Amino acid sequence: MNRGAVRAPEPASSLAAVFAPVRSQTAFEETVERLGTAIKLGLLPAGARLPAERELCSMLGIARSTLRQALVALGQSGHLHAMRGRGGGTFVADPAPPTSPPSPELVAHWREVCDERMAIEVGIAVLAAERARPELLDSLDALVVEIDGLLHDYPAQRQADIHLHVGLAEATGSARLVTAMTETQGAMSDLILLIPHPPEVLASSNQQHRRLLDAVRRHDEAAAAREMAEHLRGTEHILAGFLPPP
Amino acid sequence: MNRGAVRAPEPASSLAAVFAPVRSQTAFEETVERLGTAIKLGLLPAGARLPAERELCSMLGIARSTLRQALVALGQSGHLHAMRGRGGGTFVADPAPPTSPPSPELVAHWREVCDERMAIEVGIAVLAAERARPELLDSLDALVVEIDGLLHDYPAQRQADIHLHVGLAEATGSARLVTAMTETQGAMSDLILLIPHPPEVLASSNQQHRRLLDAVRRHDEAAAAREMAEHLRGTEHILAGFLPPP
DNA sequence: CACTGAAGGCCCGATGCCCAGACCTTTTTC
DNA sequence: GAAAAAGGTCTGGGCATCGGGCCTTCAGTG
Repeated sequence: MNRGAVRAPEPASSLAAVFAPVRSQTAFEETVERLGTAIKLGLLPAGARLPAERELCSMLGIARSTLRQALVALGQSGHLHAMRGRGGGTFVADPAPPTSPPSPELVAHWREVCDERMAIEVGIAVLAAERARPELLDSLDALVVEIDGLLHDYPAQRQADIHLHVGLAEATGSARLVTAMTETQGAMSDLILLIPHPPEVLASSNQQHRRLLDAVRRHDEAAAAREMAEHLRGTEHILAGFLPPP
Repeated sequence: MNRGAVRAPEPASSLAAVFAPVRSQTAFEETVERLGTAIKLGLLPAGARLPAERELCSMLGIARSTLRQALVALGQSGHLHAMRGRGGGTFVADPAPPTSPPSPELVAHWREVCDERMAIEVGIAVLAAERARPELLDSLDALVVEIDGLLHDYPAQRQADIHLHVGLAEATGSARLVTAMTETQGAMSDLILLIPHPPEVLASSNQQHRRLLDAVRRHDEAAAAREMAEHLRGTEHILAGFLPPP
């Protein structure tokens, strides 16, 4: 009988990926993460009303009691509040609760998070350059103009920035990429809160947005990839100054 | 009280991503998927021996009984077989079991799968161009030469192709990207089995590998992104001829 | 003013996944 | 023949989740 590693052994790293711990998130955790991220990113704006619990739980494919656990958790952390009775519902807190500091393990692995974001965003830029429709790009251009007017209102500026990036993801037409984007943006924005954002930096970052959208409009994949990479590297360099080295 | 959507409403699509069903895979399912994919991709080559159950379950962070469910399932599908007694263990089946046809829903969403692969692989190409080390690139070059010699042995060629792409992912130094790669490659390879691969196509695909590695070696991100995008689009065009339109 | 409908709040039993561990059986090696 | 190393089996319990049913609150309506 044929025993042991009869073929060329794999490099240790790829097997490490195979045998890495399986992290099975519970439905409850995943729901808290999803809704919490959407709120923090402003996809669910302050004051917005969520679908009714009975409706939402069927949308999410979970039992109502599980959904309620998540809603209660987000209520206790101050992100949601509920109103009973007819015309009531669950609403996104307005104003938003004070932001909590990022978890230590997120800070410890910040480079990995940045890498993942780099990969996904660059990929999205290329796909968007292949197929973005002009009318969608027009609305993204409008966002760039809006950001220029918000250089001194950082929270609002950050929201618009996120909408711009998510909008580009939507331009690819792939729901899974939009989900991947929101996930990585959620992790990133906790980190981004840690660093200062002087108006000059924001302005130059927005110039990069302009060049990126230009490249996308020209269907120039290579330029779109380069602009996006440069844009994200800007944030990375600033983070590197404020966070521990790997 | 402040009710309803008081801010600008979101586009329907991004909220669809927020309220999409949560898919909480069980630990058992995730384990079957992980190991099954690693076997199908050849990361665990035929005849290879897995770590002992007691060791493997602690690596994966699951109970031994749960791991055994997965091993039994993979045994019944013919991918693994176990040998008892000292010096025994769990081995990858050699020869490999007959390949099963891809699931209908995978075929139905094949475009989304391709999009996700495109995004991740292009992102990896850019990151690799930024930081790949020459000695690793040398080993990838060797793989390209090897593939040129395997144009008439499709299964072996496919294995080497996968190793090349995974190797590039490893060059980024990000474990999460390697995992993302193996996941999407797992889905893709079920699709790729459906289509013919004449040697001329394989040869030209390998020329694209050459150009891609050249670009990476030159640290030319934009070219790497373009070459990778073109490379993957080749497969997509062939798939489009054999699979239903979206 | 009472009624009704729509919404959140609460509770309970059933189910199934998963864990932790003890113990058994087989096989090789010393 | 004993020890060691591996897979195979069993059990009990914890806990997340489901699936409902029922209660409470409150705006609107007749």
